[in-house]
Formats: sequence, C-alpha cells, structure tokens
Amino acid sequence: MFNIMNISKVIIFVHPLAMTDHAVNPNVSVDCVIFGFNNQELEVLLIERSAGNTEKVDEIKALPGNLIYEDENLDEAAQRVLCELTGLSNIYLEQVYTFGDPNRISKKHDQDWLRSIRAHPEARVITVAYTSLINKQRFNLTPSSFARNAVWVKVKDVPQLGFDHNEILDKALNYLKHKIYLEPLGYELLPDRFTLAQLQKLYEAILVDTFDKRNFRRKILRTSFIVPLNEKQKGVAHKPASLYRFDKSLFHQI
Amino acid sequence: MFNIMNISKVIIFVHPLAMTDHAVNPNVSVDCVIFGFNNQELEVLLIERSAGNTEKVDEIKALPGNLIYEDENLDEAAQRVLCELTGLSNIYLEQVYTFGDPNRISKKHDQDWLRSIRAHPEARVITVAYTSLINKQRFNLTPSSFARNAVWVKVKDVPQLGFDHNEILDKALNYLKHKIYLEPLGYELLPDRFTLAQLQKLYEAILVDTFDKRNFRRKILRTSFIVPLNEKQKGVAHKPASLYRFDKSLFHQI
DNA sequence: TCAAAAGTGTTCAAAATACACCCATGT
DNA sequence: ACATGGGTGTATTTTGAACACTTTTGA
Repeated sequence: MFNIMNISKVIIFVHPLAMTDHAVNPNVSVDCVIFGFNNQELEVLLIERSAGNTEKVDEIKALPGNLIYEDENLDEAAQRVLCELTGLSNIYLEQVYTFGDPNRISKKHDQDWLRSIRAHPEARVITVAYTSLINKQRFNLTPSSFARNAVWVKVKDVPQLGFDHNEILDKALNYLKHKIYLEPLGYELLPDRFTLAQLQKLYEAILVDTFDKRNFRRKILRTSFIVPLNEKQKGVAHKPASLYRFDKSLFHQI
Repeated sequence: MFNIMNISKVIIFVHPLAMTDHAVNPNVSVDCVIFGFNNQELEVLLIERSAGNTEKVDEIKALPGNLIYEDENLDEAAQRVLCELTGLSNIYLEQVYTFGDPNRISKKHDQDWLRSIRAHPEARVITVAYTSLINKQRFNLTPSSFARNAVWVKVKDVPQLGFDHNEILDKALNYLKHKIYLEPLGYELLPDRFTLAQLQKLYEAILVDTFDKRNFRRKILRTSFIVPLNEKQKGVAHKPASLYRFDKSLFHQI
C-alpha cells in the first residue's frame, strides 16, 4: 500500500549527487590537490569520507574527488567536484597528471567505502589530478556531499590516504616545486599583505630548502611586481616588518 | 544452412583488435605524439586511418591512439597502442596531458570513421596524451591494425588532423620545449654520432629560435657528457665537422 | 679558386653565492 | 636590559650575450 511517509524517507536518503539529472561517467574521475599555507608550513586540503547514508565517519582521509559527468569537460568537473565536497568555488585549477592503474581503487577498505556511495563501485576508474594554491583567508570551507568534513593537514603530517591519493599528492607537490621556479606563485598562498620573511618561509616550505635572507630579498625586490606598502606589522615583540603585496597588473605587463 | 565459406569470411573480416581477449574500456584512450628529426626540421609521426574493412584510406591523418584495455595501466596502453599502429616497440613514453572535452570525437567525419572500427563509436572518450623522441635510424615503421600507413610529417606542415589531435600535438610540443630546458633530450633524436651543428639545428627547431654558434658550442662542451669522438665527417664539400656522442653514464653520474 | 660550413676568443653585463652586524620593538 | 626577528652591503665567481675572422674540404 502507498504511504507518503515512505516517499519522504526515500527522498531524504537519496544521495545529493544522485539528485542531479546529470549522467555520470563510471570510468573517469577528478581529484583535487589544494595547497594552503599556515605561515609556517605547507598544508593540503583533505576530506573525511562519510560512510554512505550513516553518520559514521570513515577514518581514512582522501583528496576531494569524484566521477565526472558526461556533459562537462575535465576542468569543469574538477571545479564542480571541489565545490561540492568542500564549498570552495571559483578556484583556478591546473591539471597535473592522470592516474590509471587498473587496481587503484580495489583495496578492500576503499571498495567498502565506494559501495556505500557509487552505483558501480567495482568499475575501473582512471583519475585526472588537478591542483591549486589558495589563500586560506579568502575562502571558507563548507563541506557537503559525501565529505563529512574538510580539513587542512600539514603536508609532512599527511597520513595514509585512500586509493592512490598519497601518490597523487606527491605528484602535485612535485609539479608545484617545478612550477614555482618559473612563475611567482607564492603570493597565491599568502594573505594580501605579507612580509618578505613570510614569503621566504613559503618558498622554503615548498622547495624543502633554505635560502640566505639577503640574497632572497634582493631577488624578490628585483622583480618589479612585489611592491612595498607603506605599512608595517603591529604588535610583534621585535622590529616590525614591512608589508608587501603582489601586483598582478605589473606582473602581467612584463 | 551452415556453410563453412561464410565462417571463413567472418574470420577474415574480424578486426585485429577484436581478436584479442582483452576487454576494452570504452571511455579512455591514449594518443602518442612521437617526434623525430630529419637533420633540418622536427617531424611527428602520424597514421593514415584506413576506413574499416575496406581498402580505402581515410584522407585525414591522426596521431596513433586507441582505447585502453581494462587490465593494463596507461603507460602500458600507450606502448601497446603505439606498437600496434606503427610497429615501434620499447619506446619510452612520457605522459603529457589529458583531454576530455565532451565533444572531442563528435565531428561528423571522425564519427563516420569511428563507426567503422569501434563497438561504441558514440561513447564519450577522454584521452591521455603521451610523447617521446626517437632517433629514426634506430626504428622501422611497420604499421598495422587500423593504421593503413605511418608517416613522418614536418611539424610545421602538419595538416588538420582528426579529433582534437592538433591541440594534443601543440601541448606535446610545448611540453617538449619546457623539458629540453631542463634535460639534455636532444641526443634522443639524433644519430649516435652527431655534429654540434646538427645538435644546434635541433635545439633551434624545437625552441623555434636561433643561437650564436660560439655560445652554443661553449655551453654544450661545458657539460661533460657530450663527448668528442676522434672522427670527422667524410665526403662533405666543406671543412668536415667533428663527431660527438652523448654519454649516458657520464650524464647520470652528475 | 671558390663556395660552404667548421671552428675559435674576448669583452661586458647580469646574476648567483657567501658572508656578519646593527636596528626596532615588546616584555 | 634583553630577546626576537628585521633589515642591510660588499666582494667573488659564474653565467649569458654580443660580436668577426680564419680554416678545411670538395667541386
């Protein structure tokens, strides 16, 4: 017999993604490696997987990622998935590498979890990794979908992740290291106004190296697009540092 | 009524790939951008698509590429596909980028051709691009499968290709330009014994630039791993050039 | 002997590296 | 007054860029 209460229950338990009318491609996913900086160390954004319809949290963390829709391209998929899982929107993402080991999602624990959220948990999935650097001050995390929570974890404290996500993180880190040699990406991770010491710490964190303060400052100030503000730090128990900002328009007119 | 002649016909017309017992993933392919050098210009290896079971040659060329098998990883797929289409085996391939526009294979001409070779010609396919540099002297082309022929085409004379293959070629070229700044890749494309002028021409072809001969020679000879042989060119109508070789072991012990 | 490409050195400017002390602030 | 991190200059070496003439060979 038909009972309106059941319908309501059904609706409640339908997974958010299943409510869209987009067809999902069962074989291709995107994963996002989002880096942040806490003024000391490089961090990466991970999600805590919620176990399907239950309130249980899967204790294994993962990069935010999910299957693509048939009618979106990969860049769009990465933006959408990141937004659905963490609330971050309008993030400029760059493709890093594609991972396609036939067994990359077949570990027992990963399969158990996939069975709780996927129509075809056993289907082979190759995943396209994307990365971005974000200034944590400018964005708020509002996790939803199957992400119970989204958390910043220091890169050097990253635990064993689900799937092949440690490998993906390594690749993204490596990509970042190479890229920062070619482009001044650092400012993406810092507050709008920052000190040269902060910038140096950031480069040292990314490149896992140390630099001479005078040489570093000279090199930064030689570029014309990191410009001094007429402001200084306040309330620090030492000589206050001058603040600088990155000038995008000066950078682009080089 | 059963007639043995029909069976024989059926077997003849089964496409080579369909004779394997590998399951094919309908959504993921690999494409290979193989560069060569003719002592003057950079070339790329293209296939002439044969139109299904007929002897007709599709006049549109393409990069060698095809769907992956479910039980191989992406690197293996690239090697296999390259070998099946061109006869090149044991080629070291590097992944470049993944292309996933939802409409990348839906142009009419491409669809017509896919219908002649694929079980699901309309399925969405994302493709993972791989690239390599090869010394043409060391390899022979023996095209088969749906490649009627495999041909070297000067990069600057590349015509409009099937699918999004012009875009893929551009990306691979760009990858190569960046990579050759970081690693001495040039020797991969040259004969085992080469002159410094050949090497310079190669760098100029890849980077689309020209260099001062003296500065170029100084820079090359400053590296310890491009070593002079006690040999010179013969039969040239000018002062014969010294021959050099790339010493892999010297390079790797840096 | 001529044409064609090989081979060779110097100068200048810019960038990388190494290195040590005084300064401004809050406590 | 002291602890903390901010800020500065010089000397040396290495690298990049610009530039023109002589040499060796085959035809």
